[in-house]
Amino acid sequence: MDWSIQDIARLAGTTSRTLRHYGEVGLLVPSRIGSNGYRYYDEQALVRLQRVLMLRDLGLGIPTIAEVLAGHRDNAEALLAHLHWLQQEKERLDRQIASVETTIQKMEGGEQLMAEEMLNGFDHTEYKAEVEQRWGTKAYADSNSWWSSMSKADQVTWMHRQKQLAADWQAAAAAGEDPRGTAALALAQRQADWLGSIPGTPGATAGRPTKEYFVGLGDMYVADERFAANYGGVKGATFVRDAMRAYAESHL
Amino acid sequence: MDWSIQDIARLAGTTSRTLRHYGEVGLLVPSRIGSNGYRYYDEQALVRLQRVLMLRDLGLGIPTIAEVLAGHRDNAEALLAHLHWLQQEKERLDRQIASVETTIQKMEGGEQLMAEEMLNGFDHTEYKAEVEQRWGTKAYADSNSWWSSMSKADQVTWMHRQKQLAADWQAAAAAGEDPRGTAALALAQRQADWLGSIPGTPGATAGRPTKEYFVGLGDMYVADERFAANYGGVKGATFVRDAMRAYAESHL
DNA sequence: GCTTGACATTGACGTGACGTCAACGTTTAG
DNA sequence: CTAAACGTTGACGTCACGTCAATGTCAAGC
Repeated sequence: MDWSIQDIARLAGTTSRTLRHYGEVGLLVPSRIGSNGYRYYDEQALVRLQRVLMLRDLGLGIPTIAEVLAGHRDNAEALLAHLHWLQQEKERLDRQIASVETTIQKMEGGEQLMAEEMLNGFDHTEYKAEVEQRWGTKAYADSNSWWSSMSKADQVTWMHRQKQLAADWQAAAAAGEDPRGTAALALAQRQADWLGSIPGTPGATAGRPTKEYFVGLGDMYVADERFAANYGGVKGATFVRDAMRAYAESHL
Repeated sequence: MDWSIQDIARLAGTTSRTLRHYGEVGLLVPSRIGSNGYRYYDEQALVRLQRVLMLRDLGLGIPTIAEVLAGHRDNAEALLAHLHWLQQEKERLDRQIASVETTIQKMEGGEQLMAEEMLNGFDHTEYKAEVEQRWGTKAYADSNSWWSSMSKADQVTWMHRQKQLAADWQAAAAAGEDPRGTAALALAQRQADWLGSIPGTPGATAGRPTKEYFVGLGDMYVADERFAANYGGVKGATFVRDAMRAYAESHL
């Protein structure tokens, strides 16, 4: 008693293509092949097929199914291993779902600009890559975790201080102040205080940035237009850099 | 200011292969290509790459990422659709986990064994390989063909006898019986009768197993946790072994 | 015997996002 | 000058089939 490929496919609730595939990979070969090349399957094959489909529904892959059916592997063991993998996958999904949800929330809150452009990317925390390249991964991580751990309100307050400082810099530059004058020096002092309060800043443990870091930062403000933009373009940034350098020479 | 392919790869935390792939599919083309064919990327490309990786981490596919970045698709909409898909996947996983868990439970509880594993492989017929290795291919073949030739109803009846015997063993062990006591001896007698009625068992022609086989079987019950499980774990199996050994000494 | 429709075959491509050689040219540091 | 490091293109592999394409076979009705 045997059936054609379509017959068992329907009997077992699968497709003929799947059966051919199982034949190819040796998971379930036809019990007989006609002279015309047709595949025929008997009841043994049907039973095996049903087991295969059961295991497949449990999510096992073809190699695992083959092992289990061959008895080379304990059923319970295989299923436990598979269960473990399933649970890990679920955890991964949970994390991803959480990520996507918070991302959507941020966007819907209308604070997208706030959150994305301003809060999460200002000044030296804006460009993870550069910061890491210049001062190492740890510096970025420290600074980033510090920032992330702040409340939104604190972040906004902080942003205001930074914006105010940048505005004062611009004003001083526009007024034609002397980068080595007392006004500029005061601004540089504020800048140093500001930086020194950020964990991750080289020298932050001492409350103020290291001389090298401070000078290098000033150079970067000029060299990189994205940073320069914060201080009114290259011209403003140049003023800031010079002032910072002067301050560093005398106070760091 | 531009970087080589390895540079941005490291900066952004990905691989050069991925960047080439993004170039191929048009998701992120190099900002410049040298006369030597080298790919170079500038800051714009870096920013775009960082966005791509962000969206990728959220689980979006390349086509979706491309659409979002091209602005042809609303970010929130895309993320919501993706979220929906993620949740469906999670549900699917949950169902599969539940399936696998119940399957394992059934197997452990011995219920499913009735339908699938028990009828086709219980006790010493369950592990073809071991049986063949220990007592020869013929022993297995005999026992197996005998089992296969039984009607399903007879198999079920047989299974009940075996299950009952196993349960009685467990009860006796749990009750703290003496493995050399009369109760244990009676159980061992039933066990011997049971084995003796199975063709293929060494000594079966005499209606009872050989002493060596009987003792060896008891040892195996303890040594192999898969068999021990039939008698309530190693502790129960140890009781069974001791009782079988005592019986073998005096009656075989 | 012929047509028709259902069913069969093998072969090959597509899927998703890259990993991983292979074979070979280019840049850079010592 | 050489070796190491880095670059290129091209192509195959992944996983379990779905989906054509081109073609042969069977059963039934005329």
